[in-house]
Amino acid sequence: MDDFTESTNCLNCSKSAACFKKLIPSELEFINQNKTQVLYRRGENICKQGAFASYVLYISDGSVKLFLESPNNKNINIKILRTSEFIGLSSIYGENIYNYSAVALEDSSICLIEKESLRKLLNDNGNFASEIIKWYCANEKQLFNKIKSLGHKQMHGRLADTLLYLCDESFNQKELFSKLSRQDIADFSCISTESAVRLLAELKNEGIIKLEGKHIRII
Amino acid sequence: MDDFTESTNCLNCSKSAACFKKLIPSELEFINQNKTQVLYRRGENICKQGAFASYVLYISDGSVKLFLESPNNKNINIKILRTSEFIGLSSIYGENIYNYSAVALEDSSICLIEKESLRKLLNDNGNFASEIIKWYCANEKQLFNKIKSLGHKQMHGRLADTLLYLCDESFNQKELFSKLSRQDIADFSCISTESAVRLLAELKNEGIIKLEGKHIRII
DNA sequence: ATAAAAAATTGATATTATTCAATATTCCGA
DNA sequence: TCGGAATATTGAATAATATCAATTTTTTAT
Repeated sequence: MDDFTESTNCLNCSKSAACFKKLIPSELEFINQNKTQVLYRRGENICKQGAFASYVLYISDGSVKLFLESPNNKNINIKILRTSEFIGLSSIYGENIYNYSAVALEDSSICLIEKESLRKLLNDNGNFASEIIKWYCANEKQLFNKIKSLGHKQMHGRLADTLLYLCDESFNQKELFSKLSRQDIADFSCISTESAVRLLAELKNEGIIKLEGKHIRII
Repeated sequence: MDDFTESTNCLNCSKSAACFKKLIPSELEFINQNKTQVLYRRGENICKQGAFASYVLYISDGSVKLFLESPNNKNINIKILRTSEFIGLSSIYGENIYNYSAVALEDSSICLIEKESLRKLLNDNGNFASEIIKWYCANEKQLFNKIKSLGHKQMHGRLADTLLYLCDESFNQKELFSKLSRQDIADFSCISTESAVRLLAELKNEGIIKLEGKHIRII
Protein backbone atom coordinates (compact mmCIF):
# COMPACT_ATOMS: atom_id res chain seq x y z
CA MET A 1 0.00 0.00 0.00
CA ASP A 2 1.44 3.31 -1.04
CA ASP A 3 -0.70 6.18 -0.04
CA PHE A 4 -2.80 6.77 3.01
CA THR A 5 -4.06 10.12 1.87
CA GLU A 6 -6.42 8.44 -0.60
CA SER A 7 -9.94 9.75 -0.34
CA THR A 8 -12.33 7.62 1.65
CA ASN A 9 -15.29 8.77 -0.38
CA CYS A 10 -16.74 6.10 -2.65
CA LEU A 11 -17.88 8.64 -5.24
CA ASN A 12 -14.38 9.51 -6.30
CA CYS A 13 -12.64 6.29 -5.30
CA SER A 14 -10.05 5.33 -7.86
CA LYS A 15 -9.82 1.76 -6.54
CA SER A 16 -13.37 0.69 -7.16
CA ALA A 17 -14.29 -2.74 -8.49
CA ALA A 18 -16.23 -3.35 -11.69
CA CYS A 19 -19.49 -3.87 -9.82
CA PHE A 20 -19.45 -0.36 -8.34
CA LYS A 21 -19.35 1.11 -11.82
CA LYS A 22 -22.89 -0.20 -12.25
CA LEU A 23 -24.22 1.94 -9.43
CA ILE A 24 -25.87 5.28 -10.03
CA PRO A 25 -24.49 8.23 -8.01
CA SER A 26 -27.20 8.07 -5.36
CA GLU A 27 -26.48 4.37 -4.82
CA LEU A 28 -22.75 5.06 -4.53
CA GLU A 29 -23.51 7.75 -2.01
CA PHE A 30 -25.67 5.24 -0.15
CA ILE A 31 -22.72 2.82 0.04
CA ASN A 32 -20.52 5.68 1.09
CA GLN A 33 -22.82 6.43 4.00
CA ASN A 34 -22.84 2.82 5.11
CA LYS A 35 -19.18 1.96 5.17
CA THR A 36 -16.13 2.81 7.22
CA GLN A 37 -12.53 2.50 6.27
CA VAL A 38 -9.99 0.85 8.55
CA LEU A 39 -6.23 0.46 8.34
CA TYR A 40 -4.82 -2.97 9.09
CA ARG A 41 -1.10 -3.36 9.70
CA ARG A 42 0.91 -6.14 8.15
CA GLY A 43 0.22 -9.45 9.87
CA GLU A 44 -3.02 -8.33 11.46
CA ASN A 45 -6.14 -10.47 11.22
CA ILE A 46 -8.74 -8.89 8.99
CA CYS A 47 -11.34 -11.53 9.51
CA LYS A 48 -11.44 -14.74 11.46
CA GLN A 49 -13.01 -18.01 10.39
CA GLY A 50 -16.04 -18.73 12.54
CA ALA A 51 -16.43 -15.19 13.87
CA PHE A 52 -19.64 -13.23 13.33
CA ALA A 53 -19.56 -11.61 9.94
CA SER A 54 -20.87 -8.16 10.68
CA TYR A 55 -19.63 -6.58 7.47
CA VAL A 56 -18.55 -7.39 3.99
CA LEU A 57 -14.95 -6.30 3.55
CA TYR A 58 -13.44 -4.61 0.53
CA ILE A 59 -9.74 -4.06 -0.05
CA SER A 60 -9.46 -0.40 -0.83
CA ASP A 61 -5.69 -0.68 -0.97
CA GLY A 62 -3.34 -3.48 0.02
CA SER A 63 -2.94 -7.24 -0.16
CA VAL A 64 -4.35 -10.05 1.91
CA LYS A 65 -3.84 -13.77 2.38
CA LEU A 66 -7.05 -15.76 2.60
CA PHE A 67 -6.93 -19.16 4.29
CA LEU A 68 -8.91 -21.91 5.97
CA GLU A 69 -8.07 -22.91 9.51
CA SER A 70 -8.36 -26.40 10.93
CA PRO A 71 -8.65 -27.61 14.50
CA ASN A 72 -5.22 -29.24 14.38
CA ASN A 73 -3.48 -25.99 13.81
CA LYS A 74 -2.84 -26.35 10.09
CA ASN A 75 -3.93 -23.85 7.52
CA ILE A 76 -4.92 -24.16 3.90
CA ASN A 77 -4.05 -21.08 1.90
CA ILE A 78 -6.71 -20.31 -0.66
CA LYS A 79 -5.58 -17.17 -2.42
CA ILE A 80 -3.96 -13.79 -2.34
CA LEU A 81 -6.40 -10.90 -2.63
CA ARG A 82 -5.45 -7.41 -3.72
CA THR A 83 -6.84 -3.94 -4.15
CA SER A 84 -10.47 -3.85 -5.35
CA GLU A 85 -11.34 -7.34 -4.17
CA PHE A 86 -13.97 -8.44 -1.66
CA ILE A 87 -13.46 -10.49 1.47
CA GLY A 88 -16.34 -12.36 3.03
CA LEU A 89 -18.84 -11.60 0.31
CA SER A 90 -20.73 -14.81 1.03
CA SER A 91 -21.72 -13.64 4.46
CA ILE A 92 -24.28 -11.41 2.72
CA TYR A 93 -26.74 -14.24 2.43
CA GLY A 94 -25.06 -17.26 3.92
CA GLU A 95 -24.57 -17.97 7.57
CA ASN A 96 -23.69 -14.89 9.56
CA ILE A 97 -20.16 -16.19 9.95
CA TYR A 98 -16.91 -15.89 8.01
CA ASN A 99 -16.01 -19.09 6.21
CA TYR A 100 -12.32 -18.29 6.27
CA SER A 101 -9.66 -16.13 7.86
CA ALA A 102 -7.68 -13.34 6.26
CA VAL A 103 -4.52 -11.54 7.31
CA ALA A 104 -2.93 -8.45 5.83
CA LEU A 105 0.26 -9.23 3.91
CA GLU A 106 1.13 -5.51 3.99
CA ASP A 107 -0.42 -2.46 5.58
CA SER A 108 -3.84 -2.40 3.98
CA SER A 109 -6.80 -0.12 3.87
CA ILE A 110 -10.06 -2.04 4.17
CA CYS A 111 -13.62 -0.81 3.73
CA LEU A 112 -16.21 -2.35 6.02
CA ILE A 113 -19.55 -2.30 4.22
CA GLU A 114 -22.87 -2.90 5.92
CA LYS A 115 -24.32 -6.18 4.67
CA GLU A 116 -27.84 -4.82 4.78
CA SER A 117 -26.92 -1.99 2.43
CA LEU A 118 -25.35 -4.35 -0.07
CA ARG A 119 -28.44 -6.53 0.05
CA LYS A 120 -30.60 -3.55 -0.74
CA LEU A 121 -28.46 -2.64 -3.73
CA LEU A 122 -28.49 -6.22 -5.00
CA ASN A 123 -32.26 -6.26 -4.89
CA ASP A 124 -32.62 -2.84 -6.48
CA ASN A 125 -29.99 -3.04 -9.15
CA GLY A 126 -29.79 -6.15 -11.32
CA ASN A 127 -26.72 -4.87 -13.14
CA PHE A 128 -24.87 -4.59 -9.86
CA ALA A 129 -26.04 -8.05 -8.85
CA SER A 130 -24.95 -9.44 -12.20
CA GLU A 131 -21.44 -8.19 -11.63
CA ILE A 132 -21.37 -9.92 -8.27
CA ILE A 133 -22.54 -13.10 -9.95
CA LYS A 134 -19.70 -12.76 -12.46
CA TRP A 135 -17.36 -12.65 -9.51
CA TYR A 136 -18.92 -15.83 -8.15
CA CYS A 137 -18.50 -17.60 -11.47
CA ALA A 138 -14.77 -16.91 -11.47
CA ASN A 139 -14.54 -17.73 -7.79
CA GLU A 140 -16.20 -21.11 -8.28
CA LYS A 141 -13.81 -22.01 -11.06
CA GLN A 142 -10.87 -21.25 -8.84
CA LEU A 143 -12.22 -23.37 -6.00
CA PHE A 144 -12.75 -26.28 -8.38
CA ASN A 145 -9.15 -25.95 -9.48
CA LYS A 146 -8.08 -26.12 -5.87
CA ILE A 147 -10.18 -29.22 -5.33
CA LYS A 148 -8.70 -30.84 -8.42
CA SER A 149 -5.22 -30.03 -7.28
CA LEU A 150 -5.79 -31.45 -3.80
CA GLY A 151 -7.92 -34.34 -4.91
CA HIS A 152 -5.90 -35.95 -7.61
CA LYS A 153 -2.39 -34.66 -7.56
CA GLN A 154 0.41 -35.58 -5.26
CA MET A 155 3.04 -33.38 -3.68
CA HIS A 156 4.94 -32.51 -6.82
CA GLY A 157 1.87 -31.52 -8.77
CA ARG A 158 0.36 -29.58 -5.91
CA LEU A 159 3.52 -27.59 -5.33
CA ALA A 160 3.74 -26.91 -9.07
CA ASP A 161 0.19 -25.57 -9.04
CA THR A 162 1.12 -23.30 -6.16
CA LEU A 163 4.20 -21.98 -7.92
CA LEU A 164 2.29 -21.37 -11.14
CA TYR A 165 -0.30 -19.45 -9.17
CA LEU A 166 2.19 -17.35 -7.23
CA CYS A 167 4.40 -16.67 -10.25
CA ASP A 168 1.53 -15.30 -12.28
CA GLU A 169 2.67 -12.11 -13.89
CA SER A 170 -0.31 -10.21 -12.52
CA PHE A 171 1.36 -10.31 -9.12
CA ASN A 172 4.31 -8.18 -8.20
CA GLN A 173 6.27 -11.36 -7.59
CA LYS A 174 9.35 -10.05 -5.85
CA GLU A 175 7.19 -8.26 -3.38
CA LEU A 176 4.78 -11.14 -2.98
CA PHE A 177 7.42 -13.78 -2.27
CA SER A 178 9.15 -11.48 0.22
CA LYS A 179 5.95 -11.70 2.28
CA LEU A 180 5.51 -15.46 2.07
CA SER A 181 7.27 -18.10 4.15
CA ARG A 182 8.02 -21.69 3.18
CA GLN A 183 5.18 -22.56 5.46
CA ASP A 184 2.88 -20.36 3.39
CA ILE A 185 3.95 -22.12 0.22
CA ALA A 186 3.42 -25.47 1.92
CA ASP A 187 -0.02 -24.35 3.10
CA PHE A 188 -1.00 -23.41 -0.44
CA SER A 189 -0.04 -26.93 -1.54
CA CYS A 190 -1.32 -28.71 1.56
CA ILE A 191 1.98 -30.45 2.16
CA SER A 192 4.35 -30.31 5.12
CA THR A 193 6.84 -27.45 5.28
CA GLU A 194 9.71 -29.93 5.15
CA SER A 195 8.33 -31.51 2.01
CA ALA A 196 7.98 -28.09 0.41
CA VAL A 197 11.60 -27.26 1.21
CA ARG A 198 12.81 -30.59 -0.12
CA LEU A 199 10.82 -30.34 -3.33
CA LEU A 200 11.97 -26.79 -3.95
CA ALA A 201 15.59 -27.91 -3.55
CA GLU A 202 14.90 -30.74 -5.95
CA LEU A 203 13.33 -28.43 -8.54
CA LYS A 204 16.26 -26.07 -8.17
CA ASN A 205 18.76 -28.89 -8.74
CA GLU A 206 16.87 -29.96 -11.81
CA GLY A 207 17.11 -26.41 -13.13
CA ILE A 208 13.34 -25.99 -13.21
CA ILE A 209 13.25 -23.08 -10.81
CA LYS A 210 15.70 -20.50 -9.55
CA LEU A 211 15.81 -19.49 -5.90
CA GLU A 212 16.82 -15.84 -5.51
CA GLY A 213 16.53 -15.10 -1.83
CA LYS A 214 12.88 -15.64 -1.06
CA HIS A 215 11.88 -15.08 -4.65
CA ILE A 216 11.19 -18.15 -6.77
CA ARG A 217 11.45 -17.91 -10.53
CA ILE A 218 10.17 -20.59 -12.87
CA ILE A 219 12.52 -21.42 -15.74
CA MET B 1 -38.22 -39.69 -11.05
CA ASP B 2 -41.82 -40.65 -10.79
CA ASP B 3 -43.92 -38.97 -13.37
CA PHE B 4 -43.24 -38.12 -16.96
CA THR B 5 -46.60 -36.56 -17.52
CA GLU B 6 -45.55 -33.48 -15.56
CA SER B 7 -46.24 -30.24 -17.37
CA THR B 8 -43.30 -28.70 -19.16
CA ASN B 9 -44.70 -25.23 -18.75
CA CYS B 10 -42.76 -23.05 -16.31
CA LEU B 11 -45.85 -21.09 -15.28
CA ASN B 12 -47.43 -24.01 -13.51
CA CYS B 13 -44.30 -25.98 -12.68
CA SER B 14 -44.55 -27.55 -9.26
CA LYS B 15 -40.81 -28.23 -9.12
CA SER B 16 -39.58 -24.66 -9.36
CA ALA B 17 -36.70 -23.33 -7.30
CA ALA B 18 -36.91 -20.39 -4.92
CA CYS B 19 -35.43 -17.99 -7.45
CA PHE B 20 -38.23 -18.54 -9.95
CA LYS B 21 -40.75 -17.42 -7.36
CA LYS B 22 -39.24 -13.97 -7.70
CA LEU B 23 -40.17 -13.70 -11.35
CA ILE B 24 -43.30 -11.94 -12.53
CA PRO B 25 -45.57 -13.93 -14.88
CA SER B 26 -44.22 -12.32 -18.05
CA GLU B 27 -40.68 -13.19 -16.99
CA LEU B 28 -41.67 -16.77 -16.26
CA GLU B 29 -43.29 -16.94 -19.66
CA PHE B 30 -40.06 -15.58 -21.12
CA ILE B 31 -38.09 -18.40 -19.49
CA ASN B 32 -40.70 -20.83 -20.68
CA GLN B 33 -40.19 -19.69 -24.26
CA ASN B 34 -36.44 -20.06 -23.98
CA LYS B 35 -36.07 -23.51 -22.54
CA THR B 36 -36.55 -27.07 -23.61
CA GLN B 37 -37.00 -30.13 -21.50
CA VAL B 38 -35.02 -33.31 -22.10
CA LEU B 39 -35.17 -36.74 -20.54
CA TYR B 40 -31.90 -38.33 -19.57
CA ARG B 41 -31.76 -42.02 -18.76
CA ARG B 42 -29.93 -43.39 -15.79
CA GLY B 43 -26.17 -43.34 -16.37
CA GLU B 44 -26.30 -40.85 -19.22
CA ASN B 45 -24.00 -37.84 -19.28
CA ILE B 46 -25.90 -34.63 -18.74
CA CYS B 47 -22.92 -32.37 -19.12
CA LYS B 48 -19.27 -32.95 -19.76
CA GLN B 49 -16.38 -31.09 -18.19
CA GLY B 50 -14.65 -28.99 -20.82
CA ALA B 51 -17.48 -29.08 -23.35
CA PHE B 52 -19.12 -25.91 -24.60
CA ALA B 53 -21.74 -24.80 -22.16
CA SER B 54 -24.57 -23.84 -24.42
CA TYR B 55 -27.23 -23.90 -21.74
CA VAL B 56 -27.75 -23.70 -18.05
CA LEU B 57 -29.35 -26.91 -16.85
CA TYR B 58 -32.08 -27.28 -14.30
CA ILE B 59 -33.24 -30.54 -12.77
CA SER B 60 -36.95 -30.54 -13.26
CA ASP B 61 -37.19 -34.02 -11.79
CA GLY B 62 -34.52 -36.57 -10.92
CA SER B 63 -31.09 -36.87 -9.34
CA VAL B 64 -27.63 -36.28 -10.64
CA LYS B 65 -24.04 -36.92 -9.62
CA LEU B 66 -21.72 -33.98 -10.17
CA PHE B 67 -17.99 -34.66 -10.45
CA LEU B 68 -14.64 -33.39 -11.62
CA GLU B 69 -12.65 -35.42 -14.11
CA SER B 70 -8.89 -35.61 -14.25
CA PRO B 71 -6.57 -36.58 -17.08
CA ASN B 72 -5.47 -39.75 -15.29
CA ASN B 73 -8.93 -41.19 -15.33
CA LYS B 74 -9.86 -40.51 -11.73
CA ASN B 75 -12.92 -38.59 -10.70
CA ILE B 76 -13.68 -36.41 -7.74
CA ASN B 77 -17.32 -36.55 -6.75
CA ILE B 78 -18.55 -33.15 -5.63
CA LYS B 79 -22.20 -33.62 -4.80
CA ILE B 80 -25.55 -35.17 -5.50
CA LEU B 81 -28.06 -32.79 -7.03
CA ARG B 82 -31.80 -33.29 -6.96
CA THR B 83 -35.02 -31.84 -8.26
CA SER B 84 -35.07 -28.02 -8.42
CA GLU B 85 -31.30 -27.61 -8.54
CA PHE B 86 -29.16 -26.01 -11.23
CA ILE B 87 -26.27 -27.59 -13.09
CA GLY B 88 -23.66 -25.42 -14.76
CA LEU B 89 -24.97 -22.13 -13.46
CA SER B 90 -21.50 -20.60 -13.58
CA SER B 91 -21.35 -20.88 -17.32
CA ILE B 92 -23.71 -17.88 -17.40
CA TYR B 93 -20.84 -15.48 -16.98
CA GLY B 94 -17.73 -17.57 -16.68
CA GLU B 95 -15.94 -19.27 -19.51
CA ASN B 96 -18.29 -20.79 -22.04
CA ILE B 97 -17.37 -24.24 -20.78
CA TYR B 98 -18.67 -26.60 -18.12
CA ASN B 99 -16.37 -26.81 -15.11
CA TYR B 100 -17.54 -30.31 -14.26
CA SER B 101 -19.36 -33.34 -15.53
CA ALA B 102 -22.74 -34.65 -14.44
CA VAL B 103 -24.45 -38.00 -14.94
CA ALA B 104 -28.02 -38.97 -14.20
CA LEU B 105 -28.33 -41.30 -11.20
CA GLU B 106 -31.86 -42.14 -12.25
CA ASP B 107 -34.03 -41.24 -15.23
CA SER B 108 -34.19 -37.47 -14.95
CA SER B 109 -36.02 -34.66 -16.61
CA ILE B 110 -33.73 -31.71 -17.27
CA CYS B 111 -34.59 -28.21 -18.47
CA LEU B 112 -32.09 -26.59 -20.80
CA ILE B 113 -32.33 -22.84 -20.33
CA GLU B 114 -30.80 -20.31 -22.71
CA LYS B 115 -27.97 -18.53 -20.95
CA GLU B 116 -28.77 -15.27 -22.67
CA SER B 117 -32.29 -15.29 -21.28
CA LEU B 118 -31.10 -15.90 -17.77
CA ARG B 119 -28.63 -13.04 -18.11
CA LYS B 120 -31.42 -10.75 -19.17
CA LEU B 121 -33.52 -11.71 -16.17
CA LEU B 122 -30.58 -11.25 -13.81
CA ASN B 123 -30.04 -7.73 -15.12
CA ASP B 124 -33.71 -6.83 -15.02
CA ASN B 125 -34.71 -8.38 -11.74
CA GLY B 126 -32.52 -7.82 -8.70
CA ASN B 127 -34.69 -10.06 -6.55
CA PHE B 128 -34.12 -12.92 -8.92
CA ALA B 129 -30.39 -12.19 -8.99
CA SER B 130 -30.32 -12.05 -5.21
CA GLU B 131 -31.74 -15.54 -5.00
CA ILE B 132 -29.03 -16.77 -7.34
CA ILE B 133 -26.44 -15.09 -5.12
CA LYS B 134 -27.93 -16.87 -2.12
CA TRP B 135 -27.34 -20.10 -3.96
CA TYR B 136 -23.74 -19.11 -4.58
CA CYS B 137 -23.21 -18.35 -0.90
CA ALA B 138 -24.30 -21.85 0.09
CA ASN B 139 -22.36 -23.36 -2.78
CA GLU B 140 -19.15 -21.62 -1.74
CA LYS B 141 -19.49 -22.89 1.79
CA GLN B 142 -19.84 -26.43 0.55
CA LEU B 143 -16.77 -26.14 -1.65
CA PHE B 144 -14.75 -24.82 1.27
CA ASN B 145 -15.83 -27.82 3.28
CA LYS B 146 -14.63 -30.07 0.51
CA ILE B 147 -11.29 -28.28 0.43
CA LYS B 148 -10.94 -28.60 4.20
CA SER B 149 -11.74 -32.27 4.03
CA LEU B 150 -9.21 -32.93 1.27
CA GLY B 151 -6.60 -30.54 2.56
CA HIS B 152 -6.21 -31.51 6.14
CA LYS B 153 -7.81 -34.81 6.78
CA GLN B 154 -6.52 -38.24 6.01
CA MET B 155 -8.39 -41.25 4.69
CA HIS B 156 -10.47 -41.96 7.77
CA GLY B 157 -11.63 -38.39 8.14
CA ARG B 158 -12.38 -37.96 4.48
CA LEU B 159 -14.44 -41.13 4.32
CA ALA B 160 -16.28 -40.06 7.45
CA ASP B 161 -17.12 -36.72 5.80
CA THR B 162 -18.44 -38.59 2.79
CA LEU B 163 -20.61 -40.89 4.89
CA LEU B 164 -21.98 -37.99 6.88
CA TYR B 165 -22.86 -36.23 3.64
CA LEU B 166 -24.50 -39.24 2.05
CA CYS B 167 -26.37 -40.26 5.18
CA ASP B 168 -27.97 -36.86 5.57
CA GLU B 169 -31.62 -37.39 6.25
CA SER B 170 -32.61 -35.04 3.44
CA PHE B 171 -31.63 -37.80 1.03
CA ASN B 172 -33.68 -40.88 0.42
CA GLN B 173 -30.73 -42.93 1.64
CA LYS B 174 -31.78 -46.43 0.67
CA GLU B 175 -32.40 -45.26 -2.83
CA LEU B 176 -29.26 -43.15 -2.99
CA PHE B 177 -26.89 -45.88 -1.84
CA SER B 178 -28.44 -48.35 -4.25
CA LYS B 179 -27.19 -46.08 -7.05
CA LEU B 180 -23.68 -45.57 -5.72
CA SER B 181 -20.74 -47.95 -6.08
CA ARG B 182 -17.76 -48.34 -3.76
CA GLN B 183 -15.88 -46.45 -6.39
CA ASP B 184 -18.33 -43.57 -6.05
CA ILE B 185 -17.83 -43.49 -2.32
CA ALA B 186 -14.06 -43.57 -2.84
CA ASP B 187 -14.34 -40.75 -5.37
CA PHE B 188 -16.25 -38.61 -2.90
CA SER B 189 -13.43 -39.11 -0.40
CA CYS B 190 -10.61 -38.99 -2.96
CA ILE B 191 -9.16 -42.29 -1.82
CA SER B 192 -8.64 -45.53 -3.71
CA THR B 193 -11.54 -47.93 -4.01
CA GLU B 194 -9.59 -50.57 -2.12
CA SER B 195 -8.95 -48.19 0.75
CA ALA B 196 -12.63 -47.31 0.86
CA VAL B 197 -13.58 -50.98 1.06
CA ARG B 198 -11.01 -51.66 3.78
CA LEU B 199 -12.06 -48.68 5.87
CA LEU B 200 -15.72 -49.55 5.56
CA ALA B 201 -14.97 -53.08 6.77
CA GLU B 202 -13.01 -51.59 9.65
CA LEU B 203 -15.83 -49.23 10.61
CA LYS B 204 -18.27 -52.11 10.43
CA ASN B 205 -16.10 -54.27 12.73
CA GLU B 206 -15.87 -51.42 15.20
CA GLY B 207 -19.65 -51.18 15.18
CA ILE B 208 -19.62 -47.62 13.92
CA ILE B 209 -21.57 -48.36 10.77
CA LYS B 210 -23.87 -51.09 9.58
CA LEU B 211 -23.70 -52.48 6.06
CA GLU B 212 -27.11 -53.55 4.80
CA GLY B 213 -26.59 -54.56 1.20
CA LYS B 214 -25.41 -51.40 -0.50
CA HIS B 215 -26.95 -49.23 2.15
CA ILE B 216 -24.68 -47.84 4.85
CA ARG B 217 -26.13 -46.80 8.17
CA ILE B 218 -24.21 -44.77 10.74
CA ILE B 219 -24.62 -45.96 14.31
C1' DA C 1 25.60 -4.90 17.17
C1' DT C 2 24.11 -8.76 19.68
C1' DA C 3 21.33 -12.21 21.62
C1' DA C 4 17.14 -14.53 21.31
C1' DA C 5 13.53 -16.11 18.51
C1' DA C 6 11.77 -17.67 14.35
C1' DA C 7 12.27 -19.84 10.00
C1' DA C 8 14.63 -22.85 6.84
C1' DT C 9 17.11 -26.95 5.88
C1' DT C 10 18.56 -31.80 6.02
C1' DG C 11 18.57 -36.66 7.28
C1' DA C 12 16.48 -40.65 9.37
C1' DT C 13 12.40 -42.95 10.50
C1' DA C 14 7.59 -44.06 10.88
C1' DT C 15 3.17 -43.74 9.03
C1' DT C 16 -0.17 -43.60 5.54
C1' DA C 17 -2.05 -44.87 1.37
C1' DT C 18 -1.70 -46.74 -3.26
C1' DT C 19 -0.90 -50.33 -6.42
C1' DC C 20 -0.87 -54.93 -7.97
C1' DA C 21 -2.65 -59.48 -7.92
C1' DA C 22 -5.85 -62.92 -6.83
C1' DT C 23 -10.39 -64.23 -5.59
C1' DA C 24 -15.23 -63.69 -4.48
C1' DT C 25 -19.57 -61.71 -5.27
C1' DT C 26 -23.14 -59.31 -7.68
C1' DC C 27 -25.41 -57.75 -11.69
C1' DC C 28 -27.28 -58.06 -16.23
C1' DG C 29 -28.43 -59.59 -20.82
C1' DA C 30 -29.46 -63.35 -23.77
C1' DT D 1 -31.59 -69.34 -15.51
C1' DC D 2 -27.01 -69.33 -17.13
C1' DG D 3 -22.59 -67.31 -18.15
C1' DG D 4 -19.84 -63.41 -18.70
C1' DA D 5 -18.78 -58.81 -17.18
C1' DA D 6 -18.52 -55.66 -13.77
C1' DT D 7 -17.94 -54.75 -9.03
C1' DA D 8 -16.30 -55.79 -4.46
C1' DT D 9 -13.05 -57.75 -1.34
C1' DT D 10 -8.62 -59.19 0.68
C1' DG D 11 -3.62 -59.57 1.21
C1' DA D 12 1.10 -58.34 0.19
C1' DA D 13 4.44 -55.29 -1.64
C1' DT D 14 5.66 -50.74 -2.66
C1' DA D 15 5.52 -45.89 -2.88
C1' DA D 16 4.40 -41.45 -1.02
C1' DT D 17 4.49 -38.37 2.64
C1' DA D 18 4.63 -36.78 7.38
C1' DT D 19 6.99 -36.55 11.58
C1' DC D 20 10.82 -36.09 14.55
C1' DA D 21 15.31 -34.42 15.64
C1' DA D 22 19.30 -31.81 14.83
C1' DT D 23 21.48 -27.96 12.66
C1' DT D 24 21.93 -23.78 10.10
C1' DT D 25 20.32 -19.45 8.59
C1' DT D 26 17.57 -15.40 8.91
C1' DT D 27 14.93 -12.08 11.33
C1' DT D 28 13.77 -9.23 15.12
C1' DA D 29 13.95 -6.67 19.31
C1' DT D 30 16.67 -4.47 22.38
